[in-house]
Formats: sequence, C-alpha cells, structure tokens
Amino acid sequence: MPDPANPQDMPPQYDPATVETASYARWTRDGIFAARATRSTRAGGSRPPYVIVMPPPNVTAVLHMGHGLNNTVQDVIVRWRRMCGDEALWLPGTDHAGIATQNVVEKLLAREGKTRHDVGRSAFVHRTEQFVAETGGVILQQLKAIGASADWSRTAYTLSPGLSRAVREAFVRLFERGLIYRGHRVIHWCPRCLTSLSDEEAEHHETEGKLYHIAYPLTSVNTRDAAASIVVATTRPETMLGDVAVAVNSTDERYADLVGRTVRLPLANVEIPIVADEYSDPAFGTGAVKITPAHDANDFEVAQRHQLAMPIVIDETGAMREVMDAAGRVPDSVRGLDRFEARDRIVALLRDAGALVKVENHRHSVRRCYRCDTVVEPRLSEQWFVRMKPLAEPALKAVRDGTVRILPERWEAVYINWLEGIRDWNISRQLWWGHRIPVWYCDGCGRVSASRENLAQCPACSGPVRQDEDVLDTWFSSGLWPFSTLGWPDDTEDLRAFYPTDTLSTAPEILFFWVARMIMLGYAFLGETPFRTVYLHGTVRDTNHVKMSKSLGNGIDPLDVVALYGADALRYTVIAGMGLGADTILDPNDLERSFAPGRNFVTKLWNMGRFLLTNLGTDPVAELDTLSPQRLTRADRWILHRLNAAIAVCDAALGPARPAGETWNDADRYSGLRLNEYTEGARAFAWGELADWYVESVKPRLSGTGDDRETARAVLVYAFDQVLRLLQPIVPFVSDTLWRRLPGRHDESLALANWPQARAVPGNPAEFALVIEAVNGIRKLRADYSIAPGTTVACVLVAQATSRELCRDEAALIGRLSKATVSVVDRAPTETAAHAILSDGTQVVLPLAGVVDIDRECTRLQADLDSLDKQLTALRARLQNEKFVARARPDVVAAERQKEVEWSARRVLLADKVRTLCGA
RNA sequence: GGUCGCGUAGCUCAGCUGGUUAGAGCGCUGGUCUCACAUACCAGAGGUCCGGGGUUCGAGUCCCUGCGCGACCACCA
Repeated sequence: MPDPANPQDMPPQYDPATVETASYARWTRDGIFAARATRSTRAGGSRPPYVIVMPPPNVTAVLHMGHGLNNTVQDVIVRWRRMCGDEALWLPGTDHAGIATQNVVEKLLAREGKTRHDVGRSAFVHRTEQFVAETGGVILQQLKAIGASADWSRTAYTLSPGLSRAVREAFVRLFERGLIYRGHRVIHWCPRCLTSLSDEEAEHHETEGKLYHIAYPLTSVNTRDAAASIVVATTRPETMLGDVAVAVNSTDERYADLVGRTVRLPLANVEIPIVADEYSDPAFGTGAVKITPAHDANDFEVAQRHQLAMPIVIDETGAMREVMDAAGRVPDSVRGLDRFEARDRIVALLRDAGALVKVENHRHSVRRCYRCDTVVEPRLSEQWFVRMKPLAEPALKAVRDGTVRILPERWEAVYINWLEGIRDWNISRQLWWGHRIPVWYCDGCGRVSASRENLAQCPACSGPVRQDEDVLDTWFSSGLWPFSTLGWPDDTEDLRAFYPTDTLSTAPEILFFWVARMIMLGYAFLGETPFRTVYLHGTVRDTNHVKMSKSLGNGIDPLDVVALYGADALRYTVIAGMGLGADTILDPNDLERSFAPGRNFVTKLWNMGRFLLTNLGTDPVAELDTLSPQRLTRADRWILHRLNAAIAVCDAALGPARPAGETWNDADRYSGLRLNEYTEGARAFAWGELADWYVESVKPRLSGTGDDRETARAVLVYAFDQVLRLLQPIVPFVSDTLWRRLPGRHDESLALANWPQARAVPGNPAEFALVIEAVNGIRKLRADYSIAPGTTVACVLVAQATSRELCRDEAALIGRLSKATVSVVDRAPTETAAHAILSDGTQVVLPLAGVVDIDRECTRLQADLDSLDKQLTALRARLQNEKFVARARPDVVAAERQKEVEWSARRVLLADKVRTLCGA
C-alpha cells in the first residue's frame, strides 16, 4: 500500500484511479463545496456571492459528453471564483422531464405488453416515481466522477414537494394576473406521445415531399366558366376530408368570379364555398388553397375569419376518423387508416376519380416531435396558454441594456429576434408525468378556479369540482429553476443571499426552451434577472462533425475516459479546446489521440511535483517574502516574472466575474470566460517555462548548500504552488494531490486556497531570456552538425559589451543545459566554426576543427544573410515610407525602428562571419 | 425563405482593436531510456491563411463577390 504522503511512493506515471476517488471523498468530507448564505454579502457576510445553477439533467439521464463538457465548464468557473474569495455556490439538481421520462416508463410497460391506460393514472405515476427513485439521479453520481464541485446538500428536483409548490404558486400568480388562459386552438400534437407540444418542441425538418394538385368541381357550371373545377395544391391530401372552403386571394383575377360559388369536395362529397382571403398567395401552387381548419393553424384562422365549421377528421393517434362535426366525411375505405397510409389511399382514389391533376416534387419542412421524432399533427384542441408579450418586455430590455449578457455575442440578436416575435406558450400536456395543472372546474356553476391548495369543492357554489387532467410542460418548472431551487416562493435566506445568480452555462439549443423563459419568469416573479451572464457553449461532434449521440453510436462515454486517463485529462482536454461558442470535435474511435493532450499534461505536472518533492529535502522552506531580493538569481527573477505574466493572462481570459454596475459596461460586456486562453496561459507557463527552463536551471542549486539552496527551494516551491493554484479549476485532482504534499500544507485544500496574485519582482527579469537563447543556439548547432548527444562540445560566446557580464555569470548554466563547455570572450576567434547569432548580437561559436563542412556552413550562412537582407530591406522600406511613419501607431513605428537597429547589428556580424569563413 | 457562423500546417484549433519572419497541441521525420517525466527530452519538415476583386503605406485580420460546409429561425398551402 503506497503512502501518499511519501514522495518515494510516487510512481513515474500518474495513476488517477488511486487518487481521484479518495480526493473526492475527502472534499465531500470536508464540505468544501458547501455554500453558506450567511457568508454572502447580501446576507450580512463578507464574501460576494457567485452562483451557478446547474442546468438540471433529465432525472433518467446518463452522462454523455455534452453533460461532461457543460459541467466541466461550470465547475472550472465556480472553482475559480471559490479561490477568488467568493461565496461560490453551484446548485445541482435534476429535471423530472415530463415526456422523456413518461416515454421511458411506457416503454418498460410495453415490454410487459401493457399501456399506461391499462394500469391507470395513479398507478402509472406511482410506478414512474418508483422508477425514478430506483434509477434516477445516476447522472449526479457520475458528475462527481468528473470532479464536479457542486453543493450536493442542495440537490434539487423539479418534482419535489418544494419545487412543486413553486410551480403552483407561479401558475396561480400568472393566472391571477390574466397571463394564463385556456384556448381552443390548433396546436402541435404528437400522435405517438399523445400530447400537445409547444412551438419550440415541434422541430422543423426539411423533407422531400410532393405537392398534389386536386380538382374540386364547381357545383354549378356557367357557360362563362373557363373550367368546371378549381384546382387546389396541397402537400397533405389526406386532410382534404376536413376541408370547409377553398380560399383564393381577392386580387387574383383568375378566380375573381368564382368567389362566393361552391365546389363539391371529392370523396367526402360535401359542398364547400370558395372564399376570398389574404392568406392565399397567388404565386404559390395554383393560387387556390384548401381550408382545413382543424388540421392547420393558418386554415384555422381563415375559418375563424369566415365563420366556417371546423370538422376533425384525424384522431389523436393520427388515424383517419370522424371525430367532431365530420359525419360522413371519411369514406369507409379510408376510415381507421393511419394518416400516411390514408394519404396514399386518397391519392389513389382521387386518381381513379380523375380529380388528381398533377403531382410535383416539393421540398418543404415538416415539424417533428422533439422527443420521438414523429411527424407532428396540427390539431384543434383545448389547451392552456401563457400570454407571452407582457412577460417578454423586461426580458428584452435586460439583454438590450446589458443587464444580462449572452456569450458569444451573436446569440443576443437571436434571442432578441425570438422575443420580439414571441407567440403564446402552450403549457398543457396530455401526459400523466408532471405537475398537474392546478385548475378545478365546477360542473355546477361553471367556475374555473386556479388554486394553490387542492380544491374539494367549488369556491363559488360549493358544488363538486374536478381537477384539470393535464400536466404542465416540463419547461414550465424548469423556467423557475434559478429561484425555485433557492426556496421561492418563500422569502428564504438563500434567496436573499444568492439571487440573482451569476452565470448560466448551457447549449444554444435551449436558449428559447429554457434560458429566455427563465429570464421572463425571473422578472415576472422576482422583478430581477435570474443571472448576469449566459454562456452558450458549442456542441460535441465527431470528426465528421456529426453531433455525438448514443443512437448514432458515435458517442464518447466520459466515464470511459475517466477510467482510461482520469477525470483531469478529460477536463483539461475539453477545456483547452473550448473556443468561445465553438463546437468541440473529438474522435470516438481514437480516445488515445483525443485525450492525449490532457493525459500528457497531467503526467507532466505529476512528474514536476515528483521531482520537486523528492529533491526538496526535509528542511523547512522559506517564505519568499523573507528572502532578501539580492539573493534572487536571474533565473529566479525570470520565473517569478513569467509567473506574473501567466497570472495576468489567466485573469484576463477569465474575468471580469461580474458587471461593475447594474449593467455590463462596454469594456466588460463581451470579455472573459475564454477558457481555452486561460488553459493555454497556465499550460505554457507550467510546461514551457517552469518545467522546461526553471526546473532544469535549478537542479544544481538544490543539491548545493547555503543561502542559494534556500533561495532556489523557496522560489521553486512558490512557483509550483502558484501554478497549481492556477490549474486547480481545470485539473483539481492532480493539483490538489500534489499541493497537499508541499511543505506546510498538510490538510489544507487547494480548492479553498487563494487565487494567485502578481507580486513585484526586483531587478531586470528579462536577462534570463538570453540564457535561453544561448542554449537554444548551441542546441541547434549541435543538431545541425549531428554532434552526438553524449559528447560535450567546447563553445565560445562572443558577447556584446552589454551582456558580457551576464554571459560570464551564466556560462556554467548555459553549458550544462546545452552540454557544452562555455567560455566568454570579447572578440571572435578566427578558427573554422559553426555559429549562431543571438538577438542582442552575441555570437555563439562552436569550433568544429576537422568536422565542419565548410561548404555547408557557408551555404547556411549565406542563406541566413540573404533572408536577413530581404527582411531588412522590407523593414527599411517601411520606415522610409512617409505614410507609414505618419499613420501607423507610434509604438508600432518605435518597435520597427528598434528592430532596424538590432537587425542591422546582426547583419554586420553575419556579413563579417561570411567574409572570414567563406572568403569573398 | 430569413438571420447568423465557419473555411489558417496531415488532424483539432489559437491568431483580441489591420503592423515583427502566422502560432499551439496531436500526428509526421531524425536523434536521445540525460539521475522528475519515453504519457518524456532535443532538433526538424510541413502553411498560395478557400478562390477572385477592392480599401490601405501595410490585409489571415476590413469591404464586395464566388465556392464549400454548418447552425438557428420561419404559418407559403
């Protein structure tokens, strides 16, 4: 059993499995994710609240990459804010997901050969509750496996008693304000789910269909008539059985004298009028449109205008049947047929009757149920609606004036456009699983009562009442989520401390379903926006850019990734690739390749920690502040300076956390939450600077003695500590595990440590850059001349006067990192040699007596010189261009001038070298 | 039909208000098991920045246009 406190027990490869479960258990035990209302500044505490409510996954869901992505985003943000000293709350929960869950349970019943009607409503609901209790919420456990730092003590559920009370309160308040009404309308109906759907739930799909031209014969024919019939065009011939009129545009001269006449509806054998209505577009089809009020929303409106009947000829299952006012319309040979079979049959019948004029191919969009993909049937029925216009006003204003910002910015226009044209929301569903509509009907006096409490009798006449059979759209309860989860409608401490929340992270697909409704309802009930930032991330797709989904078999199971490479590797990979709003492309067929960046980085961090912990020794490590600034070496100053730069990059990428005032100002509005930039900033520092250069440079100092060893240990530990802090939000497991082993940390938790801040660095931090250049120069020469890695070469630095001292001081370090014996001189030796010229003009000279290929070196040098000449010429032309000097930004011009000086100096040296070595 | 986005190295992507010789990771080539790390290190190859116009001293970046993808919205039957 390895001892995690003993660095000797650290294996060279990080093994996430041994660390992650234990880490998470410890975080839970220590309660570090729990937020307390009393600490919020809004409740008299000292910490600004920072709140994210988790988009509740369906209670029956299992984790997929979409969840993995979104919840990692939220976790990174909330962990960042937690370290910044905010009272950070990430509030988790699940959604009862009306249709989705009911469908799952119905499928289970189907396996037993039963339908929900066989078992009855209360038994069905009970069974569903049972199912949810047994299998639901699995996803929340899975989220823990990827490190989600949610406050699980507050886990909410839309169908819990508390949230159900919020739903009733919301419904009744809207009802009392006249914003909820019952209407007889044509709505989208799913014949498979047997429920109505909102406009948003009926998705458009482009479909290759046909446009049928059907002749409706005039009932009486004049000699003046050009034809004995009027031809209508339709994509859905089966609905003709429900036709009540043919509409033509009043401006359409072709049909001017037919208006007011009647035609005989084929097959149904009913006489129907020809009416004039603006709805008919003369340019489409034949310019004459059949009117089927019960099965088309537009036709419904036409029928209302003309006071026509509205016979229903398709039943709720999508089968042809006379349902209402349609007696005799459905021929025997069609009755009972599914609508699509009926279409074929009717087309055949029309063809036989000679009424089918022609059939054209026609591409159009067909709406399908968002849950089961069944083609939706427009259907006349009685539903509950929310009047949206008044609710939309404040929600529009909030985004327009910057109270709420949406990232990426382009979605704001989409949001505004949708809200401006918003239509009433059908909230009733003919389902059993959900919040039953809190409305009671009195058959005695006809009163309709919405009530917070269950009613046993009519409040008006005390007669018997019955509750509405329908349930609410699942998105109705979701819309209350940011405040129902905090205890609304009660005036709770949580609500005061944490509402409004800060950031909502989700996929753009549910901008209308959910985000806009939360904002509208937040204003409706709290008078305030539910959050200040909407962060819309992209979609996870495979390498063919196809959205990952279980049904397509192109998904990646995040738990597989966790098992293979660890949660940190998953998180890092996903976050590093998070361009704002951009899709994430991963290869489900090559997890190794997809997640190597994360796995490699985590291993690198682990090994850096391993080196540090095994080479630190047991002496106490000094605090950086206690060291005299004079003791800092060039490397020390450089790495501390680079750390400052990294912190600045991360801060700029992440922040600002919240608007400076009531609204976002212009500078802040679209900045921040660039998670990929943050990750890259931290990675580049950790790997490219700290590991590659500082750790390498510090090695001899650690095994030395005295003050310098103390300094090196102090700086190394400080820098590593700080970079672990920067990385904690992204890779919490490995960073916390390493951090806890640092001297003096013991039982602290990195998740609660302070976020890094820049500190003043004495002296010139840039000097070390020359060391790096020199090492790179020598390495390049070695590679160019194929000098075996084992051999140490002699090397001369011909230093510029300004950097001579620096080169002398650091000669040993340069030599060690480049495997060379370095000496520093003032003038170039004349022997045959390879060389490189550094940016300050210092030359690296590598004697190659007997080995160097003079011709090759000359060729190389000449090429360098040519290239430099070319660039120098372009640079000088630019500087001599009056317009450039006059119009370019002054700092740009200054930089170009400086460059000209440097390049000229290099050219002199290079030309000199070419002359000595190559003659000519 | 309307609106919007994208097209930069073999792959996935950065490139912020136009201004050095366009970057990273993965992959590839060559070399290293160098006492933290071969899930690593060192060096390298690889780009007409989708095509065509234009604005500008200067365009991957701005404008127009063409091509190719993609998303969202939509009551033309």
